[in-house]
Amino acid sequence: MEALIRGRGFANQLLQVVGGNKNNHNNDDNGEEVIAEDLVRKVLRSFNNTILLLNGDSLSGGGASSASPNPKKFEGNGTINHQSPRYKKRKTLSTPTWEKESSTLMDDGYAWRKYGQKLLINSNYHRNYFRCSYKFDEGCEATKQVQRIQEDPPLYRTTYHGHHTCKNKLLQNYPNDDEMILMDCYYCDAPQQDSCMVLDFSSDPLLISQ
DNA sequence: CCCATTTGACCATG
DNA sequence: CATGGTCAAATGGG
Repeated sequence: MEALIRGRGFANQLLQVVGGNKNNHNNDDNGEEVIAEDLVRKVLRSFNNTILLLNGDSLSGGGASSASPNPKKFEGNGTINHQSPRYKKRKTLSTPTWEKESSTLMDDGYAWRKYGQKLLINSNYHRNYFRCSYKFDEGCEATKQVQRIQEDPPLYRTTYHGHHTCKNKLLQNYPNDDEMILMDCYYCDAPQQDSCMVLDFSSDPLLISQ
């Protein structure tokens, strides 16, 4: 998995070298460069799809069977006492640190652990809740939510809350910060701290059409 | 056996 | 009270 992420980072760098910037004039001279750029984008897409599969896309998994015909009651042993309150208190959820939209679910380099999934009222898709894997080990309070918001052009919105205070192992494998920045969003040059809103994929060659 | 995900129940908030 | 967010037992994979 880490090798895949590394490969994607290299593909991103290659895309920049070949001509990932959009302000290229397509005169006939650089026809080969256009072909090379297209190939690099295909490689990049393969990386992203593979990483997406390995991550396990629960969004596309059992979405259709959301209506469970038999909502079985809690079938634990009957001797459970709920005397201890499950919630101490709840702090109001802070405003999102940042959010982005993308057509594929990309690994952001952090270790997340899913702790919930909710079908919202006016949405056809589930919202998935993640917390940092090192929440209890290192007290890292970072949180993110991932929700599909479109089907035909697949579009996901990822909302981050808080910031990581943990020492992430994947990040430690990338002492060069530039590589991580390229991994964060390959549609634009926005680093992770900035917001990257990609709204129009109609002309994007990376758009997955299956 | 260990750990992450699944999933309905539970809770806080407006 | 309705809704979104979180808990935790059950589940499943390695």
